[in-house]
Amino acid sequence: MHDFIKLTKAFSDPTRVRILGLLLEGELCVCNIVEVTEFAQPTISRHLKQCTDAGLTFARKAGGWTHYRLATDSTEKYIAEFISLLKQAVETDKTFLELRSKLHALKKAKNIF
Amino acid sequence: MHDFIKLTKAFSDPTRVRILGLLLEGELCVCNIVEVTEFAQPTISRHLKQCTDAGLTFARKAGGWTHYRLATDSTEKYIAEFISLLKQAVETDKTFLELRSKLHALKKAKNIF
DNA sequence: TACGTATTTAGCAATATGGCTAAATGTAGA
DNA sequence: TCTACATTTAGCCATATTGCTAAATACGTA
Repeated sequence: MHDFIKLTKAFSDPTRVRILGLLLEGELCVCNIVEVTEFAQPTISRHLKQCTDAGLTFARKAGGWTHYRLATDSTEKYIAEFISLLKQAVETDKTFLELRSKLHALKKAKNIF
Repeated sequence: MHDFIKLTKAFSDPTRVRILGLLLEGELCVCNIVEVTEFAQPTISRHLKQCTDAGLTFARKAGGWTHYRLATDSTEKYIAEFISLLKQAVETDKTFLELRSKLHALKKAKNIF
């Protein structure tokens, strides 16, 4: 039950759902998410910590940067189902689609992904 | 997004998940859930309202009683998937299993289900 | 070592949540 | 109508959540 509640709580805030949606596009560093969403860095950091605690994301430190990726390959209970629901939820969210466009533009501009 | 968040919020509290789990056994009136869970009636009532607002339950008024049932036949987005997750979540929750036993005993004692 | 950049941790304020009791509402029956 | 019972609504309180800024931490480089 506790694991399930951690997941539903992780998904019970639109900002977090949108962050997770961006990670559907592949691994991102915190700074990318900050740039796209325009939330303060500590805010994003805390959301990502909660997602990681719930088993939804993995962090990879590389020098000063931390890269986060979705736990798409996780075999933990519920995770695959929730990621499938995530895809459906973001695809119809206008705010998310704008953020994703912004991310694509950023990727193109920086040319480093 | 809003509908999705309403669902994840509905599932983000263990008391509500357990109430929804009891409704997997079939339609129940508020007083049954109160008796089994030992929460105050207004507390249960409010949880059920939230579930109904999220499209997870339906209310049927019959005289003084209100019977709630899970929206197992709903074709609304996400609902079937969430009910499937609900089943998994409650099956391994000790507290829920105790409540369900209590419900079964109650049904047998009252002999009216 | 010292500095710059990225991230996390700590702590604050506004709001949301989940429990309760008391009061209001709705229905059935004397 | 009055009473009894089931439920909902309103309002209170303690705690959790989510945004922020400031401070602390971690890493690479001059």
